[in-house]
Amino acid sequence: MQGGGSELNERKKLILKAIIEAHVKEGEPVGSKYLTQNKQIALSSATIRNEMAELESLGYLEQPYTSAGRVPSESGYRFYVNSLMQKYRMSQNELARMNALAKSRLAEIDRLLESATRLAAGLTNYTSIAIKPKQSTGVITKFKTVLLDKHLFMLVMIDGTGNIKTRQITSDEEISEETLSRLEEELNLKIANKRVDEITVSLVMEIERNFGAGEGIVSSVIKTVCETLGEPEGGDLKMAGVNHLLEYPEFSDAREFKELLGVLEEKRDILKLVSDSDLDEDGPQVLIGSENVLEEMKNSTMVFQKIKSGGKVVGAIGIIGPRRMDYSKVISTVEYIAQNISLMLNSSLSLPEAFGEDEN
Amino acid sequence: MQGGGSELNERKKLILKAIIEAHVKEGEPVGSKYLTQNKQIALSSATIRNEMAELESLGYLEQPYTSAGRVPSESGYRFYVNSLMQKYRMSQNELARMNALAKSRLAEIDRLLESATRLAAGLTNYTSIAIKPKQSTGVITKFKTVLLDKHLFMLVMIDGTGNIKTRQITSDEEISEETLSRLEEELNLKIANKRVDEITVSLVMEIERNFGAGEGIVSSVIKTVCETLGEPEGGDLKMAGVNHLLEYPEFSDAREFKELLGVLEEKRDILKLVSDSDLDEDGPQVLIGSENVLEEMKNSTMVFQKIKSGGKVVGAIGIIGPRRMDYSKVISTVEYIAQNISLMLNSSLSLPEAFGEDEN
DNA sequence: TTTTAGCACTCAAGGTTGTTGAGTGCTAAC
DNA sequence: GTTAGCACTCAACAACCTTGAGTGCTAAAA
Repeated sequence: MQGGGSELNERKKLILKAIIEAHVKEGEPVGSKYLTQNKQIALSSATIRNEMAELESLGYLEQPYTSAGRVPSESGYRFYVNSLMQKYRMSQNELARMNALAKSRLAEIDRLLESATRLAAGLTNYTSIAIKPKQSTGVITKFKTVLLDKHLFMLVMIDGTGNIKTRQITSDEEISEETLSRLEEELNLKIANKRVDEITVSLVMEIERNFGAGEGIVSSVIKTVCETLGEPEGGDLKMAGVNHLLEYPEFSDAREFKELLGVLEEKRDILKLVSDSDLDEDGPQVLIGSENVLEEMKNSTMVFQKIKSGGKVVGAIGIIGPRRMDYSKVISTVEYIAQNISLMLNSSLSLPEAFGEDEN
Repeated sequence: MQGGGSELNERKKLILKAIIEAHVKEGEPVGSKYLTQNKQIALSSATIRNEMAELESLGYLEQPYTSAGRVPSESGYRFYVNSLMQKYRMSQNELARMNALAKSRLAEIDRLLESATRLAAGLTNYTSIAIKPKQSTGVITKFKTVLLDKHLFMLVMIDGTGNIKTRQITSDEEISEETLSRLEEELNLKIANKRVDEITVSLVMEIERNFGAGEGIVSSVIKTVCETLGEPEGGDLKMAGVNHLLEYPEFSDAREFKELLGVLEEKRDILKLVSDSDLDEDGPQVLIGSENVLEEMKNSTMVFQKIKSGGKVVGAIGIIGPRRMDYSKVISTVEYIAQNISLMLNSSLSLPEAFGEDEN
């Protein structure tokens, strides 16, 4: 609400920071007396109370009810994240686990993201998501085919961003290597680099004419291509560590948890949330409580960072947890993992020796 | 634990059936008085009490505490499933939704299973899982390669059961079409149809020697192949509708739910559970409570059915819910979906015209 | 002017107690 | 074999009290 919080003097900042960190740790409203234990704050409880009252009127703290302790408000967390928080220092153990991911040398973004989610969930004890957005180019630049069986072949589609999709297609007629390579050629000639709305019926008919026999295959293939191009909200979302959330009392209310889980399963909304976010922002992004547009997430925080490869956003990795979250640790973890993945992707295309020369 | 329950007379069966159905519907222990409302049972509450007492001593019913109503025991449910239950009749609406799946014409088992899980979860209001077991042959019968980029190619592996796996492999050296097809040839010659323990170092060295330049690629490829062959518990598990479970009071205890969720996320145990089950059993299989070996599932029921294609088990689809479950509906749904998928898979290999000749 | 001690006040949490009502088992009559 | 009647049990609920952490305010100390 209010500006950057520069109106706060050092003492208020110290107290606010202490309150937030205590609350994150204990999970309960923190009172003035509790803070007097903090060696950094050499004040009586009464003085602290006065400061807390002011912090509350400034909107950084809230009181669940008269004469309970104080709890950080959304703006409190926001101010903390923006100005007060110190970077979390990874432990040796944590760094080791991260490096194991880097050494795995997974080239495929999907499998890489899957490993990354598990890692993120394991390290932070929150739920982690990995997102692969719909490829944005909207065209397929190259087709490849692989004959798998007399009646089955695989269509490999590569788009401008290097995204690769495979689909298997069956045919009731027998397919020969020769037919298939003619089909491949035809596709690369006529369909490659076309947007879905440029694939007209007459174009398809032309291919079918050129192709002669087996129009059945052509129409199956075209249908598959169009489906792939136009996949409604494309993208893919993987999750890990959903069960971690149940450790936090915030989610002990089954109804609320169910709603959040519903959103996570639905995938669509989360994908939108992430892809709507600031495209140019390179670092970790933090959506606290109602900063998430989704009603169901108003009591949760989402921290995520986009993963870029060759200048394009190819994915994102994030953490979802209660508003009361160990921001310092989570943000560092997400940032570190995302950066590493970006690095791996970029280097695996051109200079894979950047990683440990030995596996295992 | 006693035998098939043939010692029960008709009246006991009627009462047991009524109790189970009432309990499934209401979710609460059912008392003798409640049952007198049932027109089929024209008895006084006292008589019903006597019968209930006998059913309890036979092990089919349980009393949560003195003078609450009765609740079906595990054997009670088991007897119900084996002998009392009538088949659920699908509504028009439900049949329509099933048919939509059949019309989607998804050839790939993965995508088909994913759609099927969502459907099953939606129809039953429980959590649904789809399982693709580790391919059992343990060998790859055919390799294919597709060049995707100067430094990137795709390795397609087909195993005996028609299972197809793709992996992308990068190389720091440039790859030509020609090198790649030589690699493919070499793989099909030397590695195809070999078990993972038959791929010896000397064999690999031989390939590298034959292959001349670019040994880097060979070793990456072999590593990938071995990984694929030896994937610890292979298999894949998809879930849908996890949030449905939270609607049932059985899962309002967060701790217990967390454990179940943990098992579901772990995947490994569930895969084992299903693959350990009776291989020859073609119909739906029902594991009630502690019939599941997993401790975490002792309060849940799992209903699943294997999906066969060409005589082999290629997957399974199942439902997980509380022990108090609408068995009739769930079993029918699982059975129907599994049968349909089997049908689709078998027909799409040979006679795809079995399905509606028109899409949409 | 700032800080602190003291005090009255508030209110959630948790314990105790009593009431209610659904349900049972047993017995005696039908 | 079935039923009505009755005494008994026990979870669920509500009413009540106690406790204690925490507050705001005021007046005195620094």
